[in-house]
Amino acid sequence: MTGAATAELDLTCALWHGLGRKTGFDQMNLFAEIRTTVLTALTEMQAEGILPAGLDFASVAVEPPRDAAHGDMATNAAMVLAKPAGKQPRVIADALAAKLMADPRITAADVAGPGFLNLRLATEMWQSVVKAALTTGTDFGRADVGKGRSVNVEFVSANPTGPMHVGHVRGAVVGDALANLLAFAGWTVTREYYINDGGAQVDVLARSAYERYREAHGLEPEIREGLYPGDYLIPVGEALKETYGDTLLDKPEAVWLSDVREFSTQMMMQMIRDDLAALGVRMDLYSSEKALYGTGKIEAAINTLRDMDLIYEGVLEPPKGKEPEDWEPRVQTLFRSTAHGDDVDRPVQKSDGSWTYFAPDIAYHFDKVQRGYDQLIDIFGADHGGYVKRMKAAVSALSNGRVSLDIKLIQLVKLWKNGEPFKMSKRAGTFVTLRDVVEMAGADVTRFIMLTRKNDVALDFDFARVLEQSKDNPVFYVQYANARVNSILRKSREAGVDVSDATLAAADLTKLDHTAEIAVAKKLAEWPRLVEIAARGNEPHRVAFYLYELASDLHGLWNRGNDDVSLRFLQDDTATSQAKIALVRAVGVVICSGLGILGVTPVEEMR
RNA sequence: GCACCCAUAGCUCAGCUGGAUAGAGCGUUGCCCUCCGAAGGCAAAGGUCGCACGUUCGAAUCGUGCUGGGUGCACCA
Repeated sequence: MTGAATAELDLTCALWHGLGRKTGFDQMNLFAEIRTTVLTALTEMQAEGILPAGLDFASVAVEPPRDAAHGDMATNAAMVLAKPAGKQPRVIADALAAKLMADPRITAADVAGPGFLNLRLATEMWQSVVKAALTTGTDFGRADVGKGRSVNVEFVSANPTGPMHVGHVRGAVVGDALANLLAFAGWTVTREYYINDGGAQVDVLARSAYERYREAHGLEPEIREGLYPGDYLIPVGEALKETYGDTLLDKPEAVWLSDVREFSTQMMMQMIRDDLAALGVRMDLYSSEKALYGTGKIEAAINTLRDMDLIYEGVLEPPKGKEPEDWEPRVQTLFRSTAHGDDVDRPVQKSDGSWTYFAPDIAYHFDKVQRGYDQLIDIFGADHGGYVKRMKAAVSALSNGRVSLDIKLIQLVKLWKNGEPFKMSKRAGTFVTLRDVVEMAGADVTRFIMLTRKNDVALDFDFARVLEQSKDNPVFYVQYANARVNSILRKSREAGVDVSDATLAAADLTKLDHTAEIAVAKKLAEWPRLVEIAARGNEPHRVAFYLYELASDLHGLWNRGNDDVSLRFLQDDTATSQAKIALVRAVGVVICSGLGILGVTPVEEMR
C-alpha cells in the first residue's frame, strides 16, 4: 500500500485516488493468497513424492463455491491434477486437505463431490478484509494483472462531420470505463481518438458548411441531396463569414474547399470534445487520418507488408450469392490477410491507384504498434463487424505477433420513453444526439446504464425507467446504498461516535462476528478478484453487476436490523458500533471505487 | 452464399481460464416499518440453458452440424 493512502481519508468519496497505475500496494486478494497457499502445498507434496514432478498448476483454481453452504472457497486442484499425476482425485484431495489444515488461516478443508476441496477460512480473515478496505481506501481492489504494460484504447472515433449521436454514447462510455478499469488493474493506459478527416465525408462537410456560409451572407443555402442538413452547421457558416468575410463567395469549389474543410473539421472536433466532456470522457490523444497522408506513412506500412510478401496485385472473386449488379473483375493491390486468419484478401488500393480506407487504417495501427504498446484495443460499432478480421490480420502481421489487438463491438442502443420507441430530431436533422441523452438522463445515469449489459448485446435505454427512483433502477439502487452508508455515518457523528476512517480502521473487528456481517465482508473480499477477472476479459460491465450485488447485500443487512436489534449498526456500546460501522464504511469505499471506474459520481444523499 | 454476434424463468438479463442442486431484477402470491432512510427487505412459485451429436471425471460454458434473430459483405468511409 502507498503511504499516502492512509494519510488523510475523509468521509466522502473524495478519497478516490485516481486511476493511474500504482505499485507496491498490498493487493489483499484473499483468493489469490489462498491459491498461492494451495500451490505451495502442492509443491511440497511433490517434494514428498506424493505428487510427481513436472506438473502444470496453471489450471488449479481457487474460487467462491456456487453454494455458500459448501464453504468459503473451493479448489479444483485434485481433479485437474488427477490425470497427469496418475492418482485418484480423492487421494490427492485428502493429502492436500491435511497440509492446508496446518495453516491457521484455514479452519476446514473438506473433500466433496468428485474431488472438490472446500475450504473455510478463519473469521479473522474476513475481518481483515474490512480493515484492508479502510486502510487502503479506494486503492482496495487494485490489481496488477497489467504489470505496467501499456495498452492503447481507441474509442469513439466518430467522423468529424457533426455532433455525436446516441450510437456513439455507448462506445464512449464502454471505452472510457474500460480504460479506467485497466488502469486500476495495473496497465498503463492511453485513450485515443482517431479522427477520420481524410476521406470524402469531410469534403461533404465542407460543401455543407459552405452553403451555411452563403446563408450567413443572406443568400439562400442549397442543401442538396447528399449534403448534411443539420442546423448545427449554421454557426459554422457564421464563423466562416467572421473569418473570411465575403472572399469565398461566388468562387469555384477548388478555391475554397481545402480551407473550408479544415475550418469546419476543426469546429466539429471542438463540438465533439465538448460532447465528450459532457459525458465525462477525456481523451489522451487525438490522431488524425489526414496527417498520415503525404508523410509516406501509408506507403511505409504497405511496404512493410510487401516485404513480408503479404501485398500483391490481384483480382478478387465476386462475392458469392449476392453479386452486385455492377460487379466486374478489377486488378487491385491486395493485402494477403488470409495468411493471418481472414476469409478473403482485402484491397488496399482502388483500381485507380488511390488508397482504400483500409490503407490509412493499416498505417494508423502500424503507428500504434511502433509507438510500443503491448496491447491494442479498438471499440467499434457492431456495424463494423466485417472489419475485425482484416484489422487483426494487419496488426498481427505488422507486429510479428508481438501485439494483440482486441476489438470490442458495441451493439445498438434502443431508446424508449414510457415503453414507446423514442425519436427526436432537435437540431441534428434525423438523430438523437449525445447531448439530448445527457440532458435528459444525466451523465451519471447514462454511464451506469450503458454498462449494465455486455458490449455484444443490444441495450434498451428507457428515459422514464432510468430516472425512476426505485430498486427497478440499478443506478438508483447502488447510489441509494451509498447514501445509506453516509446516512449511518451522519447519524453516528450526531450520536457522538467517532467514525473517522482512522478510528474505524483501528476498530476492534472481532466484534464483527455475526454470519450476516461476515457474509458482507466476504462479498468485499471478492472485489479484488472481480477487478482482475473484469480486466482480463476487458469487461467493464462486470463492475456494474458487482456493485449491484454489493448494494443488495448492504440493503439486506440493513433490513435485518429491523428484526434483530443486535444487527443494527449503531449500538449502545461505542466499540461495537465502530466495528459495525467499519463494515458499512468499507462497503462505501468499494462502491466509491467501483463507481469511479465506471466514471459515475457517487451521491451521498438522495433527494 | 460467406463471416461475425446473439439465443438461459412469463419479461429484461447475469453466469469467472469447463465445476457441485444454473442465479438476479421485473411480474405473480404471501409477509416485514413504536426500529439507523420501507426510495428498502424476507419468502414462495417459475428453467428440456434454441436443437442434435462430440470432447471430458464433469458442458449453459469448448468443438462440429442444424434452427431462429441481428449486423456486415469489390472499386464507401
